[in-house]
Amino acid sequence: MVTIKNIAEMAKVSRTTVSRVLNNSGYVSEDVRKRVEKVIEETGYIPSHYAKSLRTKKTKIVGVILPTIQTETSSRIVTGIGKEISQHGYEILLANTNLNQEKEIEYLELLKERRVDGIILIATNTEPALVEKIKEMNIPLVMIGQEANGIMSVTFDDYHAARELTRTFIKKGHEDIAFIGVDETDRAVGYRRKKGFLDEMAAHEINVNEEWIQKAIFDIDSGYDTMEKILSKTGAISKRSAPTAVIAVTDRLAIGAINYMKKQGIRIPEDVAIAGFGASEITRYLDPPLTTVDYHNEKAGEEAARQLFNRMQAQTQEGTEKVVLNYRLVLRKSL
Amino acid sequence: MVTIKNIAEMAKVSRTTVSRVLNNSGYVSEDVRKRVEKVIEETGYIPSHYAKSLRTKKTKIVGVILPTIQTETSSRIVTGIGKEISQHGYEILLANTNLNQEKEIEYLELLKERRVDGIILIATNTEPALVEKIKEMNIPLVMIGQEANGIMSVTFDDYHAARELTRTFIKKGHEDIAFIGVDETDRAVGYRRKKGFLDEMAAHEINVNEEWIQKAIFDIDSGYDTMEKILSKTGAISKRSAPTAVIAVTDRLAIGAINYMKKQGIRIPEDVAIAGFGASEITRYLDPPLTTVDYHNEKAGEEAARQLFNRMQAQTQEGTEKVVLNYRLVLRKSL
DNA sequence: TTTTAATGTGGAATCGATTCCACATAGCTT
DNA sequence: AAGCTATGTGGAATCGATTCCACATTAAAA
Repeated sequence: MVTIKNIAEMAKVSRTTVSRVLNNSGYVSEDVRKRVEKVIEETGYIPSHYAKSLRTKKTKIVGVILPTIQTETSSRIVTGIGKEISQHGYEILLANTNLNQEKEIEYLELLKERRVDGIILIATNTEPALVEKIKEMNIPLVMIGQEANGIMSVTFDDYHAARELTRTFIKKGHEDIAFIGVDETDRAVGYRRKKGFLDEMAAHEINVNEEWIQKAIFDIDSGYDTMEKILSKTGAISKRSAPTAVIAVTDRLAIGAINYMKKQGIRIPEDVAIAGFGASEITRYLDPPLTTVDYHNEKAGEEAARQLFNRMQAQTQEGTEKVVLNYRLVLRKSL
Repeated sequence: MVTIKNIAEMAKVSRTTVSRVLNNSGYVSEDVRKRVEKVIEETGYIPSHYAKSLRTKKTKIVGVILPTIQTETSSRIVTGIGKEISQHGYEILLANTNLNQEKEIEYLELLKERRVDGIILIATNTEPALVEKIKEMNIPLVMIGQEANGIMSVTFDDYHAARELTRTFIKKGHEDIAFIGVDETDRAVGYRRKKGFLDEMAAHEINVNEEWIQKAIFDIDSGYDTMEKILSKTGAISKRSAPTAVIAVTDRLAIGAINYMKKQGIRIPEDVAIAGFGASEITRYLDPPLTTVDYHNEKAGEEAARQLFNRMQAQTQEGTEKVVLNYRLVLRKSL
């Protein structure tokens, strides 16, 4: 591999001068510049970025830790991050935990070893061990999707989205609303969306049937199973024996639920209305099209990258910006 | 940031010795090892990977160039690559072209600048300029999804998959089959899948209606529009005025086509049978579930990584392994 | 007891860039 | 003519690791 030294010798100048033409800095006469450029051209020389990093202490790499890339949310966020950082000559080093929570901490260390200039963490939890680790890392880091004390974050307004969505159901006359949630260790998806739902119901003084509030895991089949479970609970509390509406905390859960209901001959939205969260592409094309909440994931990625750059440039590491992105209700025929 | 020099001083040994305990190489007495480890522990020292790279000439990074990460195909492949390479202590540097073909070449240079040990290219085309560039790069590279002379590749057996799928339609009694393809500069998806279809039709001596062979772009709406176009061509050649079956080269195109047909009151599969390619998750849950071709994308990513490692270890850069992965027909109710 | 081998440690060069200085030359001001 | 300033170039240190080699010491073999 040809190095700056080779170029210097071939062009009969010093490495200093080659570096100058490379970086367009300092004084270089037109003659010399031409000569050096010619040699670079001929040899196809490409300077080593990490040798440069060693000197400049900047890798121009942002580490991205994510639970899986196989969801639209993640891939949109990554796209957003990529768009923003590539404008600054940065690249993404990918750290995919494949839903293995312990790996989050492992990858933090690994990214430190790689000396990334900053980290964006698409978070699924806010376990104390993780939060602790982040704080002692001393590398600019922005968390997406979850928030924690003393950590910069870009989050979605899950609480208000859930409230507004619930309100919309209520306005359409629904009172017997079932809820398919997920584990509350996921503060954003599990806890806040549920709290939004419950608070809005309470604000309208509507009793909720506890048996219709179920917990699923993050996949379509689980939505199917959970819907079956809900419909098996004949309404001991409610006057009706079945809900007239269902809110699922993700689109996939909603899709699973719809599938179960269709199989049972339940019509949507005539018999049961339903909505999800996430605005995944397919929701537009379902039959009926699914009402959902769009979180502008790509923007979230961009915004996180912007926040990260702010922090990276800041002399101080103090202060923790937290931005909460707004959402958009996408009302479709399923409601 | 604490360096190996600091550790050496604090532990009152040389950098050489610290390096030895770090890499578990050479002789180090138990006393000294303990002392050094203690200092490392106390300071939280993490060696700089790129300083190491400078010396060892190995970055332990694989660059992945892809057209978009927002398809299941890409994200599955990336997952597969990640699984395989992380076992060897490698990481992924992501280069997302966002469907901008020119950026493929740009990114090749950028990855060279980053001195990645190898590159995996999820390819959409085999333009001469690209192929040329790859060859002059002199970095181990494996292409996924497309193949070209002199370049290592992992491809899907698009041709035979298309033939077998077509055969299945024919066996079910279909002769008037429409085909929704894409541009043939995409050799794999555009050209081979179409050729497989045509050859199988020819093998059964079935005439194809040229007007029912249409070209779309890669999204759901395009599938919708193209289906509309096909159905607007009343059969001047065929004895029927409409096809009894449709093969779409991607699941998304199939979904779009289904949506159009449903809107027209066409029943699937009673009036028109349909199939796609890709086995995207949602196809299982569509109504009716969609017949499709599963290409084991994650395995493809793993295999590409394995091929890449073989090449990276090989002393020679000669020979170009090409592996063709097999496929699996997923027969569902839409056919 | 002398050789030889195994064990243990450090000095210094090296990887490929950047950057601080020192120094040289030329053209302008006073 | 002397002093400045702008321009142009290179030497050498530096970034943080690895690794070759030299050199001790100790233990085992002859």
